[in-house]
Amino acid sequence: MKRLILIDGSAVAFRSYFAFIRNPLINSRGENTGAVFGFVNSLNKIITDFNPDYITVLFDTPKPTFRHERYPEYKSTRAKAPDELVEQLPWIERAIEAFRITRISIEGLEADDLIGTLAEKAAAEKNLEILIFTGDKDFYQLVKDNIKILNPKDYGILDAEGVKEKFGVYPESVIDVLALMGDSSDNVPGVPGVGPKTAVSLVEEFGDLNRVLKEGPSKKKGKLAKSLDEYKEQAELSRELVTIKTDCPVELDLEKFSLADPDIDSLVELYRRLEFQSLAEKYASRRAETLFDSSEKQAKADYRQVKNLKELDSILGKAAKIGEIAIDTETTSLMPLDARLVGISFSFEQGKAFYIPVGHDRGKNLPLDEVLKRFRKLFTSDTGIIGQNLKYDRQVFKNHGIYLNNLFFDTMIAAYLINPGARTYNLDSLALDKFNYKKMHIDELIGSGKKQIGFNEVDIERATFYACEDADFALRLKNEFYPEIEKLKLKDLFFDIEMPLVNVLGDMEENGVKIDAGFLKELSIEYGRKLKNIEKKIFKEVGQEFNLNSPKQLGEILFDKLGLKSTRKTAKGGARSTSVDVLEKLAEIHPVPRMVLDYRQFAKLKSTYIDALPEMVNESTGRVHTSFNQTIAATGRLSSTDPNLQNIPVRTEEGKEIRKAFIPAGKGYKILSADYSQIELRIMAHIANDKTMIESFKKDEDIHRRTAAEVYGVDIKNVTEAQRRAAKTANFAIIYGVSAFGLSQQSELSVKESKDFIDIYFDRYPGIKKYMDDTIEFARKKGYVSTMFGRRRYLPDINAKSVQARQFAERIAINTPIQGSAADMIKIAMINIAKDIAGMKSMMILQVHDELVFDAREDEMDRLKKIIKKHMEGAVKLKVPVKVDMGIGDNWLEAH
DNA sequence: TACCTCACG
DNA sequence: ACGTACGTGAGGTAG
Repeated sequence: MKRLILIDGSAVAFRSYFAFIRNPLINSRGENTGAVFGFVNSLNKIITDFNPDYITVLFDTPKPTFRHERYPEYKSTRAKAPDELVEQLPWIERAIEAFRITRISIEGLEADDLIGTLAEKAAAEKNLEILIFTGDKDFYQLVKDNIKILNPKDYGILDAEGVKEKFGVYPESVIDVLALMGDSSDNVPGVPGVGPKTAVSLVEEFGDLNRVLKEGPSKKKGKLAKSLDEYKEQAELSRELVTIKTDCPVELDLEKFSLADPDIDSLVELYRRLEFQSLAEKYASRRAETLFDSSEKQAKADYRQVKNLKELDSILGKAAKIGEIAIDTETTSLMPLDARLVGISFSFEQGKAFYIPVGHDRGKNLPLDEVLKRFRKLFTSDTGIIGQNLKYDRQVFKNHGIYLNNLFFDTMIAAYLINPGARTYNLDSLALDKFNYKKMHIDELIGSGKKQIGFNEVDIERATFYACEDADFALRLKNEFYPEIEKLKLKDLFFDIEMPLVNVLGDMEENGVKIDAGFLKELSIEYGRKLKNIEKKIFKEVGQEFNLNSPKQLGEILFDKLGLKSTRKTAKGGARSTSVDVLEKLAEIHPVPRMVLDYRQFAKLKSTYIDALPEMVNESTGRVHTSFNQTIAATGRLSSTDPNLQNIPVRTEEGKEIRKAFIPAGKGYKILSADYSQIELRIMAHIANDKTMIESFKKDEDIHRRTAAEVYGVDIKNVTEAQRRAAKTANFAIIYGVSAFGLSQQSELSVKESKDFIDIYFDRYPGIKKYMDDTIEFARKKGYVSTMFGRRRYLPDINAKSVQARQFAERIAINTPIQGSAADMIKIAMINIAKDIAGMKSMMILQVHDELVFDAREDEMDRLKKIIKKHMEGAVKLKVPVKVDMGIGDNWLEAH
């Protein structure tokens, strides 16, 4: 017995859309995708669970049908399909096409009638079972021996007995029952006062509709009898409307309906476009051979272990001739400072890669010294090195005394520049994304969690495949990304800024920073005591103990027990917020919130910094080595992790104490801090080309004071402190993409005052206003914004329907060129400084967005200061002067 | 793991 | 009517 499945496509689309109405599925471009997602999932389930031999999808068309002609009110009560659904229909069409499923719709005919016709025609065939995928009870009328309903709700199959059980009558009586009861969703009138129960009992009693209408009025009593008499014609009309046609001009072409293998490429392309990652992954191949097209010579990937030094010499000789080589290192640790080589893989021809085991516990390793000797030669030649996250491999080789100076192409950074908004840039995701290739996962080799083993414990053979894949795909990705980098005009940014920066950041991480652990220990005791005291006071005041670190419990105490009024909900969970601004307000009327604020401050400082930092000191260097991440921030900024040294406290007296723990390397050293003054405002003045702001910077005025003078219309000498404060906040607000509400929240101004302030601000700085309008306009047209150095950021929501989403995108559009250009600028400075201090003992150790921190030798101080000033101020020529402040001290606090 | 809160520029 | 400043990372609780 073969099986044909007929799908009511319009109904499935509707169902899928409404399934996501509460939690819409929206991709990064702001597109609603729930209906498509639901639709393809339904198709997948139908195909895998019900294994049809033939399948087709039928759709309604918007044109009126014979039912409308017969009865103009037909379906007139139905709301028109929401735009969000209509927009998805073309995608659903494409999905069906990719599934290689025939899709049928005929103007003037409903999907119901097409299905009815095909079902009846198919029912005449021998050995064919027909399943109709629909939730519409109208179709029950079609059910017979070999026609059944497949219910989308539970994927149950309904036969004639099932119809009887569910609907009360057998299929042959379904039309009569429907005619009597009507259908409110299609606006089929039926007989007033007759619902499903009465309709079924009438048909059971009299046999069919004709007899119900003929005998009902006399045999039944009261209202019902009257209704049956009065609405006889309406019932007969309803019968016509609910009867599914089985004689439409549509051909049953089983050959066309034969289930085919889906067009995987199109399907995956569609899934990727709509961002259905899990669906896309299902089809990802595991086999490298699928990547070769027929023109390539080899049949499959050639991943080989290098067996001896002679072989290595000959292979590396080839690499040297080609001039570019992709490499990857396998090591004993993810921490670069502790990592020792276990193996090296490399590739200089797509699909071909080699692995050199040097530190495996079992099997035949090549002698490390001899291998390194050969790589030292290669790496100090001008052979360009390609790899994924080269900062790491560079460090590993450095641990073995080899310096990788010609870092040519980091695939992770390239991917980041091409789209800085992506979630991750790990090699596995990139391979999946670009080649639809599922790499071997590291867990398959070393396990995960408690059972994890070191890479040195892995069998060489399995390690070979894994490591070669990495090198191979680094090379493939480079070939993929290089033209894209060129096309997007990112070459200079990539080759002149980001790639050279890898070396600088690598050195900074290796340098690390010295921490005075003893000092922090004392501070921990002191702050711990303070915490205990505050805690005791709070518990006494409240009359009970609770966990002060739990916002939930704190909320209950403040708002329920103490009866304070909740003013704001939290962002996601909708709980009552207990954040600083809420507690600040409450502190005006109750003593406890102030104590909580104090507690919070000390608790944060203690747990995040005072107690955590000493734990991060590396045993062998005695210093703290952060990671500077180059591919995280969408604006181009760096980020710092493990530990984050870019958010060390400085704004409060209690917090500042912590900076005293950041100390120079030793005797003869000082901490030197150099930071850009108002760099973002200067860049904004430059980009916006605003005359007034540029003039002010040229005169070296206090820019906030100047802003206050302009807005309040007073002489700069007469600006009050309050006026300056307001102006300062406003200047930041502008950089962030101003809103009157936002400014009022942040400042002492009311919303109205904020609005006025902003209006006058734009009036006084017309260039700034124009910059904002132009930038948003540019983003709307192009879909992205860029920095002074061409770094791009895409803004999928810039034309979104949702006001909230769109306005957010607009603020990003305004902020990113400013924040991003500042990031570009300090990166340039870092590269140039690093070059000039290369031979010196002083070290660059930290970057905090607009500040560079150095471990500075006192005997190099003058020279160092000159180098820093020259390169920071001279990194980029702006229409305003660039100003750098420098300070020196025995710790980071003093250096400010 | 998600959420809340808060540290920095 | 609605939610509201840009960019990050980390520690704590609670499920």
